[in-house]
Amino acid sequence: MNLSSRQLKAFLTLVEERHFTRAARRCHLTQPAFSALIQSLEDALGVRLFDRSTRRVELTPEGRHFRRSAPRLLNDMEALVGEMRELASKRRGRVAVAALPSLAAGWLPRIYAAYSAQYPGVELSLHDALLEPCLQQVREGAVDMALAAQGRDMGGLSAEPLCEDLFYLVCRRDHALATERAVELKALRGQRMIHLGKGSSIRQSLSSHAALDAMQTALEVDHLATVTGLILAGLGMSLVPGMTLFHFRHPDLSIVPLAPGSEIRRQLYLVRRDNRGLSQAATAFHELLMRERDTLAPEGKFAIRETP
Amino acid sequence: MNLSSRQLKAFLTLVEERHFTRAARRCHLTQPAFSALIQSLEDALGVRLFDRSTRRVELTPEGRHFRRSAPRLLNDMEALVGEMRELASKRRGRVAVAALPSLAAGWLPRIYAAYSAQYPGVELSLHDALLEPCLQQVREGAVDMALAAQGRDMGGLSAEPLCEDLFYLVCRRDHALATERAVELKALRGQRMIHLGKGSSIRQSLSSHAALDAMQTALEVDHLATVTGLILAGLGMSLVPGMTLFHFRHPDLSIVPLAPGSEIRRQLYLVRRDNRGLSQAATAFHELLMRERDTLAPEGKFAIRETP
DNA sequence: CACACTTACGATATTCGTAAGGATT
DNA sequence: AATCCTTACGAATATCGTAAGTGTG
Repeated sequence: MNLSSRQLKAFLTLVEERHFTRAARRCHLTQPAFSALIQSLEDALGVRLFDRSTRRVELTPEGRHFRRSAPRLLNDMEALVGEMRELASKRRGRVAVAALPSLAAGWLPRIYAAYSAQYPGVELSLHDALLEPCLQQVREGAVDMALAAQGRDMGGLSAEPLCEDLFYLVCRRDHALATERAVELKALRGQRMIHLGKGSSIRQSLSSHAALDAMQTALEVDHLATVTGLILAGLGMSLVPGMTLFHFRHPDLSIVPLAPGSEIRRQLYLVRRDNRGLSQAATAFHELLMRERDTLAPEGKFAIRETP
Repeated sequence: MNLSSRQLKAFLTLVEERHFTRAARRCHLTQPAFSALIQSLEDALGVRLFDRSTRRVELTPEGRHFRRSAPRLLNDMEALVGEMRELASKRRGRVAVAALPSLAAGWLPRIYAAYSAQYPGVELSLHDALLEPCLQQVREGAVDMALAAQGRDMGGLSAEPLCEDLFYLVCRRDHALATERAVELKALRGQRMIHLGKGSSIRQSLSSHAALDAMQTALEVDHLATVTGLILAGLGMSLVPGMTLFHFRHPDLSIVPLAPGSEIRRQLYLVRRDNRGLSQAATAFHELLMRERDTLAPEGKFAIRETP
């Protein structure tokens, strides 16, 4: 047994036309070929659907019964094919991304804007979250990919390098270091540092640096915006990734690069589930991401440019 | 664009098995042929539905979307084909017949019983009505056929002879004619006759007989059962078709044939709409009817046998 | 006799199965 | 090395279009 959309369409065309030759034309077939198509349908169903003499073409009682269901069925088929084609052409679809707050706020919005312009029908969603929740969402399949650092357990995940993010010193303009062109890490000895809490991936990147031990951790907070306020209040200084610098553009703050040889960097990745394909829409997003990744914090310049 | 039930079935089988070779077996195909079938579906939709490596076969995101709709679609298709096949095999269907009251009460029930035994799934309906309503229902398509006499206007209808129905004299046992082997029409001169009303086809058959003018129409009623009562009450006698004789089987009534040369007969027909095919179920009914038509009142014997 | 559906038939396109190829574990 | 999907290719099948046949008004 087999039933095809062509047969249904031929049937319904013939019902409308009540005329094989005309219906055949509408189906882009010669009349005998069309005749055979109708016959194949009748054979498949085991019933004659049309009573035809050379002068009249009419539905049989069984044909009338078939006609009650056929239009809905054909419509369902065509709707489904249409939907799939829309997915294929990325005229519709859904891409869900998780990203660290720094990326979510700084670089990603530009990517989202570019993607939306090209594929206006695709639904985008963005989950800004700390490192582990980001990775967890990838594992659960709640998002197609995450833009994050590496986590403790990367089992079942694959990470594709996205960019390196250099750390900068942020201090108050009236601080002694504020006017330096670049600072050595050892110059930070004994300085009062303001850091993010342990859940933060920024803090995790810093933790691996031995040089940090020499500094004094004055305060631990959870949000970068708070860090700004604390520095301005004269409570200390902070080391933050280039990507977050737009938080610190303030007349009373200075941003000072770390001297060559003293760089601290964190590696950011695009994290996906192992062995799991992306949807068409997500693939296009991924490609855009990779194409644009050079615009992402080459020496933090992008981040600075971002807030003109 | 084309989409077939085979493709859908193959898709769903592969979703279940997650294994081309096994799925192919279940579809009675070799594995490469099955592979090609899946590819033809993917081509039709314009999207890859499965991510396949040699070790794993998994749905793509688009495949998962397709899978949400595919089962219902396939089910609808198979249900429709199944329904049509049931109609074809007469395991289901509907036959609607209109018949004159005499046929509806006497002969048809036996036919209905035989048909029901053979096609228990087919719904039967019987409309007993006078001649014109019978024909009207055929015209309207409310019934597949009617068992009736010819009407005044038979336009758009085709009548197939069913049987001849001889008229009999019914009188009270104590009447002078009651003991005759057969009566001449002229013997009825001046007798008080009880007839059916003008809507009745029996009356219409009689009306065409000149001999009737010589008789005295004592009473006109609408139901044969009433005729019985009137005759028993000694109010007259009646001429009725053989097919209705079962109404008159009564110890105090006599049924007397009309003498050769004096016969009155009415012709009964199977009436259908012109140029309109019958459903499979109705065709089977029609065939049964024609096969059994010889059991219908050959000289009225059936009607008499009917009430043993 | 003209129109319209079916049948006949050769050509083309699809689909099938067998066998070989290539990738993954 | 074993498994399993894909590709290759000749054969069987289906489908198409042209042309002839048939029936109806």
